[in-house]
Amino acid sequence: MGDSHYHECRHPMGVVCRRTGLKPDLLRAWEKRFGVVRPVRSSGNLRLYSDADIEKLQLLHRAIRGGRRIGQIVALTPEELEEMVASDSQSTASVRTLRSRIRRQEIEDRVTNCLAAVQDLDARELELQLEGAAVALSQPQLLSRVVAPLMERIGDLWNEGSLRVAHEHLASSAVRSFLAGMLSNNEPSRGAPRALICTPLHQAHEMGALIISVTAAFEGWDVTYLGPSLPAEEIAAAVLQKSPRAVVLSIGYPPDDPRLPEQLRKLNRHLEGAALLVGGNSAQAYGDVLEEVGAIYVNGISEFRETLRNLRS
Amino acid sequence: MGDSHYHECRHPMGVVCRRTGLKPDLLRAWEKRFGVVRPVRSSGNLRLYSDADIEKLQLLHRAIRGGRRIGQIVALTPEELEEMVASDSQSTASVRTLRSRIRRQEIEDRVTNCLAAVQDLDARELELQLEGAAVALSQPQLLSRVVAPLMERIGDLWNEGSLRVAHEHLASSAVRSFLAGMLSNNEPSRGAPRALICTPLHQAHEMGALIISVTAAFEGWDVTYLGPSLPAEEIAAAVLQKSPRAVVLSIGYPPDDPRLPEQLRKLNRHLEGAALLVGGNSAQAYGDVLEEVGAIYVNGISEFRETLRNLRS
DNA sequence: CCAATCTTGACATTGCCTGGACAATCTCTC
DNA sequence: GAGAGATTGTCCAGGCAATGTCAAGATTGG
Repeated sequence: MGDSHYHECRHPMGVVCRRTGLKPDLLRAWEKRFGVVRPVRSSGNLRLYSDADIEKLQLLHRAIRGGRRIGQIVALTPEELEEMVASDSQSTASVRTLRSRIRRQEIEDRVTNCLAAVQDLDARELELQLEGAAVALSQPQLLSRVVAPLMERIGDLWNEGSLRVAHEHLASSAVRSFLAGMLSNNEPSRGAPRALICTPLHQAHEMGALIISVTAAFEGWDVTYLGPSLPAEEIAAAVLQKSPRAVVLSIGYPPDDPRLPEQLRKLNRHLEGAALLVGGNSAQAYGDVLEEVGAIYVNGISEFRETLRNLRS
Repeated sequence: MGDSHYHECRHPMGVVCRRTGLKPDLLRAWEKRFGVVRPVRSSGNLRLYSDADIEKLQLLHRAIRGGRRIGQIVALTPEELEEMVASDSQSTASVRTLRSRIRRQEIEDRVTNCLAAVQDLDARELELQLEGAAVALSQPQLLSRVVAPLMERIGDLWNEGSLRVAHEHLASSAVRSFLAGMLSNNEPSRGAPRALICTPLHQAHEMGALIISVTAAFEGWDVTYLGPSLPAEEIAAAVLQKSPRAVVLSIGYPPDDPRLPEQLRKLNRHLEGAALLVGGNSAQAYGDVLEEVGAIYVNGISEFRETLRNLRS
């Protein structure tokens, strides 16, 4: 369903904990001791956090993970926090852009700028644009409004011959490392459910799988990303080793691989109780097999997010 | 010089240790014995180090790794330290053999730890290990002693069947994003010579190319990394667009692709004056063609570095 | 009614502090 | 080249404050 309205939506404790990886007790302790955030109260005295609150808490969490002490950083501005987190994670500090309020046009521009960078074969600029977008946009928006459209348009341009392979490679490489960075920035909390994410054999395009990985990580899952084109036996072995609650496959291209059904059946025999989720542009094309093996088909990111939440309990 | 930043953010012990690779006890000992740095104290009497402190400590650490003794160098100015560190890294093998034995063991451990993380399918731990290695080792050593051996051993284990594809993928993914991070942390100076780096068609392994890219970037080149398995026409198009001074190909596997010579010849016709460097495990196998097209064969990282320096002038 | 959340007040853990001891290593002298 | 003495990295005990976690009982929401 279409989330992301422009008014301030307020979130209860549970959501905040899932998205920040912080425990309820800790949130309350911070609030009492330092007044980190001032959530509004509902009629029944429940805390209701704003998006900004959540962002701040995420930042704090990352900073703490980088070795900071909460007492030293509660007073800092978001900009300072941003910079601090950046310099903690990368040993070489580089100043980041300041956050700004965005409108739809700006998002459009981001994608355009990214495309321009790709056409110039300018990986650095592309990365800068992505970083900028990451600060300005919330995580779900970043993925669904910038990264996904960008890769889609690149795919289109490539198909119609306006872009060369070199451009596509460069873009994939940059976006991939960017997403991988987001992935490792998210520390799963203890006891978080595990998800194993990859692309089945002969499915070479890993963008979708990466986007999914970031989404799941953001939902508080402990994600292990296994890469593209993985044979069923390999996935099975990984299942055995990690005992995930869910195995997620991304199927983007091709939509008509005759070998895929066999892979799915094989995998299905070794799921060990894990749920099997399948998504991606071409997933529908394999609808029959999916049903046969009892896989859950997820259509789009928000449905995926929804499904993850259900699976948690 | 070093005018202070707008906000002096102060770092607690933990952060300093992670950024410098020095242990807490040692920091305190240095402070007590020599007054190396004078961290401010927080209200709770915790040490708070400045950015300058950290820089100084990093320098000292590197000088010590170069075989100096702390007592000899505490009094030096930052400039003298810089110079000393630089000259030490040149004349490694000459005098100090004892150090190298200890270091070797330590480096060996790092690789082992990384391997263990890979076997656990623990991307986060792998990344932590790499980060740790990055602060402990100089950049060239990091690449040639840790990253390269790591990937090599993973390749071996994979071939002999001890590792599954999933492990290899996870490792590649983590190492790749780590290297890509190093690459983007290096801002090229204005007027830096350009290098185009990639893997020729049907050469799927990009680790070597990435290592090379980081090396070149570190040598002050403006690197455009184009990704793996690039057709000659694509490289040619990129050459046209970027006018690089050098095109670098990494050839790792396979060593006997009959289609490769044709690719090289084709590429050779569109170099536009750029030098063509070729390296990698299997490059020698194509020696004849390389000679035919006037490519420079580089054997190993240090020779590559050498060649880059010559090309500059 | 169950699950989530609230408040309060302890409790456990962690990180860091001081001071001092110790062992390994280097350096200098004989 | 063998010790004496200085240098240097590491470790421990005892303690404090900051921080994270838990328990108990009350309240709310679906």
